[in-house]
Amino acid sequence: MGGPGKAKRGIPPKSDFNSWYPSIVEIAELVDKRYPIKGMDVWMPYGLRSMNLIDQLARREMARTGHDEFSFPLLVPEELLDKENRLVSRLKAAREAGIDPSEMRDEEEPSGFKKEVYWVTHGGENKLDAPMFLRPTSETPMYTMFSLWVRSHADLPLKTFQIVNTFRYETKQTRSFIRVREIHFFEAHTVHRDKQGADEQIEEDAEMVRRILHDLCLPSIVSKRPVWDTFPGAWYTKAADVVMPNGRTLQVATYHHYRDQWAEAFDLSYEDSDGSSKMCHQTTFGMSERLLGAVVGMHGDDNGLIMPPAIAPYQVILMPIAAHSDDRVTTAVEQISNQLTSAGIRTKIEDRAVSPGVKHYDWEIRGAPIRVEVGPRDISSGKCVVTLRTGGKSDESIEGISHNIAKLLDSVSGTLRKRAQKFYESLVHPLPVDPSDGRAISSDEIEDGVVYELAFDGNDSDAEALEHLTGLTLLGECDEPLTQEAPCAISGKLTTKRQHVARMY
RNA sequence: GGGCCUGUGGGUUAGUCUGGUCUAUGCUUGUUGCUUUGGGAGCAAUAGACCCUGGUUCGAAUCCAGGCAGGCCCA
Repeated sequence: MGGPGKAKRGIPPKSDFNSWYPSIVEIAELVDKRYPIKGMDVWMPYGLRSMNLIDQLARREMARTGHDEFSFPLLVPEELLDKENRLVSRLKAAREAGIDPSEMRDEEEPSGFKKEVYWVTHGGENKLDAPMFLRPTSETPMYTMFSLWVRSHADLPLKTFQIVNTFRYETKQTRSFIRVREIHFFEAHTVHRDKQGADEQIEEDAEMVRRILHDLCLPSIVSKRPVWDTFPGAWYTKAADVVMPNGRTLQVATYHHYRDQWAEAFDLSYEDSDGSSKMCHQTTFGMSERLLGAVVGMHGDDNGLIMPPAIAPYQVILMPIAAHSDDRVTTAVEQISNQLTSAGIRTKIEDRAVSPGVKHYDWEIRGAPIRVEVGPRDISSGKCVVTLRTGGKSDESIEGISHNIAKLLDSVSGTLRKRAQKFYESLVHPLPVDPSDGRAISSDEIEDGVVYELAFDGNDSDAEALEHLTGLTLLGECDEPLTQEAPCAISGKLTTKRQHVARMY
């Protein structure tokens, strides 16, 4: 029953993104959301495989750039949070007052961190004298140890990372992968002799983000966050944002330059070659399962997910056809599977006792890039039927198939990149401005579901005016400047600073 | 932070307003058997639910209160 246009398993159309997204993550068996804690989903095997492959991309980059993997404890004693809070409020106060942090005195200003963490207050039935919390991120535990490990310039640079779960007590609405309470977190932390070392690290981080997003076939906006949106304690923060189909931006990677601001709070100093004691400079680089959320949102369609080959749990689904009526089918399928597997292609033989149509639909929903049918007719002709998830079907010769499949996987990646780029361009528009002076005009022209690009070179109050006018949030100064000067949308002064305003997740 | 809404088998849904053959409906899914395999096959049998606690009542899925869980909107 029903033609190819029929709704599959109740998947809403992707044009209704706010319904499509939560449905597809469950229907495609990435997660099961029925676990009775908000924001804590069960990772299903298919979703987890995909996430593990994303982690492998991160590990590949870490290995390439000489970072070592660690694993730090989940619990942090309260006193360390106090240390961090003092630092954060001191920097915050300094920023607000516009004066140098070293001239600030410590104050009892709670910075709100405590509200966002889960607390461990009891051991068995005993109330703990020293309460502990679940890490929301690992600066505090890591830097505590770094200060023990780093003694001389020979210990530097120290380049570390870990992939662990972190916890945040979210009160806002949660969404699978996008806003969760138990976060699958990648964090790299580095320690350097001086600012230059940290500067270079930031460049390296940027390059790693580019490479990973290329593998995931995701275009992004990389920008320097405005001061008020900078990570607590950081000198500055840069972030990569992916634009989701509903026009909201999703921050998928961040890297922070700390300069030596954290080093003071954690007594992170070293003895330099000239015998003097110096403060370390630090950076961090973070990513999470939001990468998977971005992949789901960007590439999926009305029929389900489309997995980029780099992170597809199964790049090829091999479907035996009519195996019961012809013994040669099973043998041929196994041979093809071995051939593909030894060529490094992730292959799954789909031999469930269901009709071929069901198999096609199921793997379409889960977004396997390539499906291969092998039946008696193919074996006789030495060919098989290859279907691409991005569209198109062809006969390929079984002989030397792995070479052709590898090429087809590349073409799927290429198609996804092209589509994603087009999609991105359709979602990012120039901000409507008055043609006479280039300044932003009234908010009547602001459309829902659009990211606006503009020239902006203003101070905090200009930014506030801009956000108020548009009802959107400023992402920050984009890494790619405008090719020619344009008047700032608020202040009117000429600038090449390219910025974006959007609704952010 | 403020406001609104909703909880019925694994999923979805009827019933709730107006309490009473509700012994809770349909679809889907699961299981078993027969059958079937180049884009969602068919037949038969079978399994499975009123979020929790308390209250009102002769009687509660239905009304009330609280809890828990989930969703939505606004700052």
